Amino acid sequence: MNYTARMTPPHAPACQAWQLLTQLFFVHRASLPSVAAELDLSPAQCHVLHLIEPGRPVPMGQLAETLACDASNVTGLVDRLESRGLVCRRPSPVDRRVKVLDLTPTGSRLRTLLQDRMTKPPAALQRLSVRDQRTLVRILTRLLE
Amino acid sequence: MNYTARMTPPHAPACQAWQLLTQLFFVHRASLPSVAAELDLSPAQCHVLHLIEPGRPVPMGQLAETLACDASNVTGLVDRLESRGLVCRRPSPVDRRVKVLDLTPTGSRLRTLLQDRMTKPPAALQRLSVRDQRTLVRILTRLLE
DNA sequence: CCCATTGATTGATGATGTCAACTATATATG
DNA sequence: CATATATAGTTGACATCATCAATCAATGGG
Repeated sequence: MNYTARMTPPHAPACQAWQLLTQLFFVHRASLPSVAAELDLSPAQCHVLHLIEPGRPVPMGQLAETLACDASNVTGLVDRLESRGLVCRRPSPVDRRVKVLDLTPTGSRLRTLLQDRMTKPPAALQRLSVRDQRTLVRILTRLLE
Repeated sequence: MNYTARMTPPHAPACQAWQLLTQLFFVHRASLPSVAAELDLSPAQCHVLHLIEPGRPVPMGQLAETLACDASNVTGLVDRLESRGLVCRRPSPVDRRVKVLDLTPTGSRLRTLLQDRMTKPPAALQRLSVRDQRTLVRILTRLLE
């Protein structure tokens, strides 16, 4: 075995951990459509709603970047959300080319509902010991910061 | 404060942990399209490929259930994957109504590539101590079993 | 003042996803 | 056995998601 210091050994715990997270990701991905449907949203719309915090307007371009999708796609997504009265476009005072998005009161309420549904922990998680739950929180916090 | 035994206190570590996992989920979700594009796949096709282990044929109906989508959607997805020679439909010997899916050698190779890309841990994960990585593996394993 | 760049939109096109209707097979019931 | 009911997959119609190329307006540097 000839690993250099910069190579990650194939079975390093980091790889294994990420593999498990990927597993979890696919499970979560499959559950999003039904959660979304209950709120009359599509998965993509949920993602947009998730990314706009009420009172913190987001430029459309930034949204496209975060979603890693084409700007024209954002136009369509926002068109539909706006026609349902969930978000509103406002011209940026700083740069008249950009439009910033904010949630309407209705959109804000729907976002809260969405967050509630999505952050309700699944049974498997609640079966873990509280000690393990706390440890998980600690590690994930460090991972996301 | 009036919690009954069946209610989860809003700040229970389980909730917090799931909230963090949801955060991670959205990040991961946004990165899937680019990973997929490199392999000339769509996110949905990645999900299908992920769910078919080589040599373990899966009935189409079961796939629809796991993906939590309509059966007709699976028809379309498999049509395109089959036309690219990645999967094959075979009639089930047990029940002539069902068709089982298996990966072709090409599909199997592509799946391996996909797994490799997706399980390459991000930098943030590798910055964790090995001790934390191991702990994460232990907890996630228990979570997924 | 030109001109290259940037932010958003439009139109064309293909993929994803749902629903209702249909075909073929399987199974239950009289 | 015969009929009825249920199930697995496909098809066609339709809305949404997503990309690309082209366009328009605003910005900012020579």
